[in-house]
Amino acid sequence: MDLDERKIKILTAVIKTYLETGEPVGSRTISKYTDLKLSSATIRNEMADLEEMGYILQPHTSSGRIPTDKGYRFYVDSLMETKEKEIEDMKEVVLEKADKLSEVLKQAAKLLAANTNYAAMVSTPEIHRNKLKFIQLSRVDENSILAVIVVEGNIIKNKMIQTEAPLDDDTILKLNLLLNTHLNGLSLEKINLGLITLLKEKAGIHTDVVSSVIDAVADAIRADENLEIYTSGANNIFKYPELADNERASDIINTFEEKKQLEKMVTERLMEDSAEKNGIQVYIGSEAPVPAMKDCSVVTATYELGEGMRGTVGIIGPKRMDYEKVMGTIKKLMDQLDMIYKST
Amino acid sequence: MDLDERKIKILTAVIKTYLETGEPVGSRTISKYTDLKLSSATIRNEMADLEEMGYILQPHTSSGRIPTDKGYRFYVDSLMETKEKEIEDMKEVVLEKADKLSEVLKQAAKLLAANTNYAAMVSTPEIHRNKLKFIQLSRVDENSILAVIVVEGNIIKNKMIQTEAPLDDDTILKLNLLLNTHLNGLSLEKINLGLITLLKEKAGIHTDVVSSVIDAVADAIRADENLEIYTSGANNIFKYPELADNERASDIINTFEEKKQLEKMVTERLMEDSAEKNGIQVYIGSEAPVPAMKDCSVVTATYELGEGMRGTVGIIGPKRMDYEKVMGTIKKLMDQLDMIYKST
DNA sequence: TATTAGCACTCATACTAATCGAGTGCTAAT
DNA sequence: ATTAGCACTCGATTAGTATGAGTGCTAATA
Repeated sequence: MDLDERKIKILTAVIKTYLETGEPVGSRTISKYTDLKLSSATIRNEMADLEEMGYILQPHTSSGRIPTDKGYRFYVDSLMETKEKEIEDMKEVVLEKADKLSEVLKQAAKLLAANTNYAAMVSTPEIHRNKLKFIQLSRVDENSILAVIVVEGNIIKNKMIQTEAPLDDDTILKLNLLLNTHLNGLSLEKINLGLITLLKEKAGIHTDVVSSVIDAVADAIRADENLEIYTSGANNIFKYPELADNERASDIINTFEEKKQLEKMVTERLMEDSAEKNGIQVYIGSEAPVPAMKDCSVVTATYELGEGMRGTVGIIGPKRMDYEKVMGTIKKLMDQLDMIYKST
Repeated sequence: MDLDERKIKILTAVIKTYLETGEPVGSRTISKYTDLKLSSATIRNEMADLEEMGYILQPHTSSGRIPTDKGYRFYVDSLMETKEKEIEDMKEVVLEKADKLSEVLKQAAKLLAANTNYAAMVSTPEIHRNKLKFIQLSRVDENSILAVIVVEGNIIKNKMIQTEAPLDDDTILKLNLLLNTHLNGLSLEKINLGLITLLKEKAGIHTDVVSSVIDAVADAIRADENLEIYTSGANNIFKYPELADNERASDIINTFEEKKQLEKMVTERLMEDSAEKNGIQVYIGSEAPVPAMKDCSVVTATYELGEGMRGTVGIIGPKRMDYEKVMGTIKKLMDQLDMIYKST
């Protein structure tokens, strides 16, 4: 049995009406509201076939059909192929420029949630080609010096270092020079044990300071340590009865709050060859790497702020989410993020 | 009618059993499970009185009684007077020391939630006596310089400043000197318009840089800008049926995610003369300044990390939360936070 | 041969009525 | 002042009965 033209038409009709209503859809509905001039009986036969093929199912004998994950998958894939429709109703204001990136991203999450009525997440960008740009030590008070570390992409990291005895200005100057001449422009891989020992040697009695600084550098460059995920609209899930029962809701909320799980989605996403259409990826139900999302669909996309700074945005909603709208909205947001970046 | 000894005994008995069971409690239960040797009929009469006085109520005619907000309030207040009981079952490990304060606080929230089975929040400390300690400008690349600002309590703020033309080392040195000599040790109030104009004048052609720096300083010192609230265990509310219906849960979750509302609780808390017993404050139902919490109780406490750095921790749960345990747990956490601070 | 009308069947949902029982308020006895 | 006793209330549970949307199958039809 194959998926001929007519079956496809019926399948998409089933899915589309289900997306709208959230109720199982019956043969009569399809026969009435499609351009196919077929009686409900014929539709019924076709639907039986579609069920056998695994695209739709009946919640119970003698009810209408709802899409299976396979059905959704088919729908989404065919959606990807059609040229993108424009989404007009996204509020136009959108992202105000804020001087802190984190503010922009928080706002982006809020915006996505508000526009789609689903839950949204936005991860901070992961720095890829992260070379050390600049180190500076300065004395703040008697026994503490401040290390400021800047890596490519202007990510800044501060670390307070306590010293046994106060360091005089001259020593600090020397250490600054030492660190900068040896470390600037290096990526994490290049800073190996040999180099570290060399530095420590050269630092003489101040090896402890040097190793503290190097710790901080490692910290700054290691991307996963700095990964933050901003979320918004978690409570939107209550708008969808199929997610709003206690157990499911609790799981989802928990995942949202704990972030650790969300990170999985984000990082898995970044691993792939993101040669996907538009860089948009859809996980339906258990396709997602997070078990708590088994009754949801997750749409993610990777944004890029240049210089290899890539992060992820995502929408989490019920399987019967409005995929077209979500994809459109995400695409719009991407443009906005692009703009923000370029105007800096 | 006054609240005599016996009424008090009955009232606390009602409340205690209700806290345990979550079900309306009837006269027979009380007569059986208290040391009062009274028949259910007598208890009934007393309960009628207590209802009239507003301490308890019946969800419907001919059901047991549950405490009103006034009842809870009475219970909590009398609890405050009794000497604090030790809570033993708080897991002993508790806070590991982390080098970032934010990590410690996140952990604290998680711990509170895990130990109490309620939702928890922890705010970052607000700096009170916040004087400027140290400013440093350094060139990072051609057209950008980095301003690092340290205020008392070692709060660090970074700001990238774009310059029209590259600044040479000498100018940066001069600006550094200028800013430090004029601003160090000053609190926000002292940095007035006169001083700012003076600085700008002295900066000559580099007024724009100076004003950027001053903006950043203002940012760093203004406490509310830096206020963060970490939450944990929001999904715990699903464990209490009276909070777990869609509407309520949605509201609470939303409040938790949006943070803006939580800030209200936190800041209101800090305003008061915190001469409360143990610095612990209990909001029952609509006593809380946040409408979404009207079916919850909120227990907050202010912690202090020395040097006037004060933040708030809070527990949010159903009105019938185990107040004793919660207060004990919070107190234990306070001790931990204290320790952490002192061992730094 | 593909389509459709017709019909018996299924099953979630809604509604009704009956029953149960925990708990009350009140009265009269102790 | 306390208590035993009793009629009463009202949510919760259960069972029984419709309702109706929707199905699968068969036989008639184009």
